[in-house]
This record gives sequence, C-alpha cells and structure tokens, in this order.
Amino acid sequence: MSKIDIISIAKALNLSKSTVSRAFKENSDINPNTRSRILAYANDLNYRPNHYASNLREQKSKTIAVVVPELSNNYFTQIIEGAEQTAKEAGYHTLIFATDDNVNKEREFITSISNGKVDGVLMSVVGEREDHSYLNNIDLEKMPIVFFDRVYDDIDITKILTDDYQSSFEATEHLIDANCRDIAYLVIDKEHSIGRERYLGYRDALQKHNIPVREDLIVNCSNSYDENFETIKYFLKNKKPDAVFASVERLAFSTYYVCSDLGLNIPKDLKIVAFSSLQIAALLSPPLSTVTQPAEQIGQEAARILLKKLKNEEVEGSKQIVLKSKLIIRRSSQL
Amino acid sequence: MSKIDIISIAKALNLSKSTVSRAFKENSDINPNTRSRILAYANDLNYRPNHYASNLREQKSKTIAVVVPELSNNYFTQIIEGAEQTAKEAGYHTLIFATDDNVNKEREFITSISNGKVDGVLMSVVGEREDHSYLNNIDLEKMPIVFFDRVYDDIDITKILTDDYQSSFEATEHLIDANCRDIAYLVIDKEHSIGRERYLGYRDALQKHNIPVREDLIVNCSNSYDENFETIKYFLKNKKPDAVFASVERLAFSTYYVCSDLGLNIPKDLKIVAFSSLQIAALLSPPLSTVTQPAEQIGQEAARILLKKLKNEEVEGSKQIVLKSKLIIRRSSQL
DNA sequence: TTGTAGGCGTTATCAA
DNA sequence: TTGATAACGCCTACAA
Repeated sequence: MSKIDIISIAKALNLSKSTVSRAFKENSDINPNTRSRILAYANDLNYRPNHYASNLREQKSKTIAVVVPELSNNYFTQIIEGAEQTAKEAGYHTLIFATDDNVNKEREFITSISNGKVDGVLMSVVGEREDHSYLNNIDLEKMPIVFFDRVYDDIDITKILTDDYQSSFEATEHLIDANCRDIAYLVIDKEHSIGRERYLGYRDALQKHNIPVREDLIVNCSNSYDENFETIKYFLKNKKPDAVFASVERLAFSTYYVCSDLGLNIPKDLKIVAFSSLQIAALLSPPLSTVTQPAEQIGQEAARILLKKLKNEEVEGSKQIVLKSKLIIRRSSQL
Repeated sequence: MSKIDIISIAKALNLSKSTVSRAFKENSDINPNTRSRILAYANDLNYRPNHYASNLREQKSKTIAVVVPELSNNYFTQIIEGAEQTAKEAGYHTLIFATDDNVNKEREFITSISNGKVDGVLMSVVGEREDHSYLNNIDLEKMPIVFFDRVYDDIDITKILTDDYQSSFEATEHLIDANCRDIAYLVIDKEHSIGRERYLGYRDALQKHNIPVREDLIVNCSNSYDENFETIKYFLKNKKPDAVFASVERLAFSTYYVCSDLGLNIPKDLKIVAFSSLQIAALLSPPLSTVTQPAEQIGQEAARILLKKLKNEEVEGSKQIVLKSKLIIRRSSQL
C-alpha cells in the first residue's frame, strides 16, 4: 500500500493539491463535480487527511482531555461517558488521564499537553492542599480548562459543581429525623473542596437541631482500602455512633464490610447515607441511601461549556455552575 | 505571552534550532552544558515541544486508542484503567472511544483515526454479526489493532481473551452440584464471540451430567434495561427455572430486580451465577456468585502486546492470549 | 559538538 | 473555480 496523500490524489486526478484539500472542507469554493470526483476517488483509496499535518497547520487538534483522580470509580466513569458523548457529537476526540491522586502526575500531564496536544481540558483535581501553582504557568487562553467536582477554589476557572452543601444538609437532617444523634462524618479531606462543602452542610444541619458537633465523630480516611477498613472498624467499636454519613462512596462500602465484620446490623445498629453514584445501590444489603450526583450530566455540562469556550462563544452566566444532587432514601437509613 | 518555539529559544540562546531540538531528545550528540542551559531556559518559559509538529515529522503520535462498546460498565472501565496505566508508563497517551454498540460508530471512528491520529488501537468490538469488513481497508501495519474480550473471529489479529468456555463450564457444574436441573442461560447473542463460548461451556456441562439442553431455557436479551426486565420476568414466571446463569453482568442485575418484583427468594427459589467484575458483589443482597474476569490485567496485557508491536518487537507466542477467570461462589448460588 | 537546509502533509493567501 | 507557494514547528541527514 503505497503512501497516499493529497499530492498523489491530485496527480491521479490531474488537479492541484489545493483543490484536493478543498474537497475535504465544508464550505470552500470548489466545483461540486470536482469535489465529488475527488471524494469518490479518495474513498476508494480509503484516504483520510493526516491529523498531524492538519493540526499543525490549523493549530488545533479537535481533541479534549478529561483528567480524573481515578478511573475505578463509577462516578468519574459516568462523567467521562457524558463528556465523551458530548465531545463526540461535536466532532471532538477524548483523551483520558488518571492522576492516581498524585499532583505530580497531574502537573506533568497538564504541562505535557499544554503545547497543542489538546484544545481544552476537563479536570477534577487531586487536592487543594497540594501545590498546584503550576496552573499559573499554563496559558488558559490557548488551552482552556474547566473544573468539575473537585476543584481548586483559588484558581479562577469555570467550575461545574453540585449542591454539596445543600444535599449534605438534607442527608444529615434525614438521619436526625431517623432519631440519630451521634452521626459520624467520614471524609478524605475535610478542609478542602467537596470534603469541606459537605462537612459544612453536615455541621449546619446538626447545629440547626441543636446537636453538638463533635470533633471525635469526624473520621479522616485515606485512599487506601485496607487503612480505611481499620480506621472505621476502630472508630465504630470505640465511638459507637448511631449513624454514618459518608462523603465518598467507597467509605460507605468499607463501612458495610466493617459492619458485617463486627456483626452490626444496618440500619438497626447503624444507619448509613453516602454520596454515591452506584447504579445498583438498591441491590445492596441493605439498599443504600444515597446522595446521588448527576454524574453524566456533569460530564455533558462540563464538555458543553468547554466546547463553547473553544468556539470563542461567550459562556453564559456565572463561572460556577451548580447542578442538583438527589437524596434517595433506601433501607440503610430507615427507622 | 508571545509564541515560543525552538526558533525563539535558539535566538535567545544564540544557538541554532537544531541544537535546541536536540536538547529534548534522549540520546543525541549535544554538549551536556548546552543541553542543561537550553532545558533550564525552556523550563522557565514553560515550553514543551509541539506534539503535532513532532508527530508529523516522526510519523507517530505516542497515543493509543481504546475502543469499547460502552463506558458505563465496570468491566470495561477496569480494562481501560489497566491499559491507560500501562500506556502511561511507556509514555503513551490514551484516547477513549465508546461505540455505543453501534458498528457504524465503530467503523467511523477507526477509519477516522487510521491516518496517524493514533499509533495503535485496543478494541472490544460491537458484534460479529455486524458487517465489519471495513477492517480490511485498514492498514494494520501502520496502525496495529489488538482485540480483547469481544472479538471478530474471522479477522486475523492478536486477541486477548479469557477462558470463557472453561469458566462457564465450571459455573454451570457448580449450579448442578447445588442440585439445580433447570438452569437458564441469559445471553445477548449466543451465536458469536463471548456469548457463544460461554454457551458452549454451559451446554457441555449440562451434557456431561446428562441434563438435556433445553432451547426454552436460553433467554435472548438485549441492551435495553427495560426490555430485559420484561423478558426475564416473563421467562421466570413461565418457565420457573431453578437457576440462572447470566453471561453478562447486567442480566444478573435485572434478574435480581425481577426476583424482588416477583417475591422470589435468591438462592432458595432461584440460584444465580453471573459473569461480573463488580468489586462489591459481596455486598449485594444476597452476595452474588460471579465468574470474574481479570479486567485490569486484560487491559494491561492488551496494552503490553500493542506496545510491543509498536516497537516492532516480535510478539511472543500465539495470536491468542487467554487469561484465567475466577469462579467466586457466594450466597446467591448456594444450597 | 553545532549549524544548515529540506521536508513531514496540510491549509491559506494570493494570483490567474 | 483552480493553481502555485508559503507557512505550521519540528527532526535529521549532512556538512562544518
């Protein structure tokens, strides 16, 4: 299969390469007959324009990147799905990158793609307490970024969020209504981003009902499954809370395992509500009450905004878009 | 921020652009001092070589594509995770594409990237009964493809598979051991690829134990959740099988929902085993017995093979690599 | 070790 | 409507 490009096509058809090139562009001055001749011939040869040549010439790649802390998480996957779908419809390809919760990988990736590899980026960041000053060196005009879910508050970039405060407040209030008073809050990082917002909702709900906010009921977890299991086990044995509000899905799963280990009955001995996008939460034993974020929609919305920026359209409204989560009450939190 | 490229750097440092270019290559004849001068300066400016220029020049993109039927499926996500990880380690980026079980999208995507967009492809295909002759027009020397899981048997391409026949055989035998005789087989397409292999294992296990293989216990499902729910409900009510072997995870979930709807007790009234990569299968009610494929490993292995091909290294062994699945028995299939 | 120069495959400008 | 030509930014003979 000899190399085939616009030049060889031009030769074969007795045209110039400019004409051939024009045949592949939507609105260009070209005789419809010439165009169809070219397209027919090119099609026979299965020719496609070379991406790299076009990208180099046009200074754009028709590709966006989606950066997430981890891939093995339904929530992020659904977001990617939404983003990929929206991007696809607009003719964009999607590059995926998992930072593995490591800010160095995040920086390295963003920097490495910052010279034209992608036209724009959707990102859920590693963590605000990390040094993320590298972002100041990125030319955001050239490669716009849109944050979603986990964001750097101090960076002035459009953010797609969910109403974490409000839904945490409601979830906590729901547990209070279920007669819980010693409600634990399981979190990875209560000082920043989502961990913080969700904490505030939890705290304010307690305060509204005159329940003291006890530091010893805030459980700081990690990203290690084994560690969390031990942490939570130790905690449940010692503090004997009557409810657990998990700010992140996987902490709820760990809690389920610990309860099974300790012989605790959910919801009799311990009620649970968790942020979770698990589609089969209803099939768990017992069915898990969840605050479910509109994951796919987050992905779509983030992609939509990014694509607008790429088209240099004004992005409507504020730099912060807040989508609503849903509190779905199932047996794990019922009386 | 004015444009910055090797030329501007060269000027600033009183060097030629070739020297600057060399500074970014691993093994090139360049004075270490010159190199570090250049790198330091470039780093200050946050310069990265332009991907598209290098790619065009070098005719490679350091990017692979992963093509899957759907993204909202733990199994594929884990595979992607494995592939992305392996690719990342080798300095490759990962492009994701979901075909939405539509062979036209599959063809369109593969064709569109076939001229240099990516160096190679990992793909789990839409379905063998679809017309996939487009692959004959792809230059597999230029852009190698590795299949995984769902493959086109008639295309001569390296395939990463799991021991579907064997594990289906075992799963079925396990149900027989649990005193089941009317074992249903839930499948999307029993004629092809994985659906077929799994069917054969199921069939042969029955035959080995002198249990007749009944066509009316083979349930053909679709990709629509609602349809499957009705199909399975109708089936369970009419045929009253004592066990279900689901060749695909989501069919097991549907079965769970149907049982709950019909008031059937699992495993008392109906035992279930399913192909599933759900990490929290143990938390379901009841815990689901699974045939679990080594998803992440599939992704890693597929990427590893592809990367070898890209380096023009000989790929060892056969064109078919078979990984082992694990039968994990939980309560859903116990006496 | 460094510099010169040509070309990777396109697209855009300008002229015909 | 079509053709000639000059970029896009980089890499690599080859020469110095």
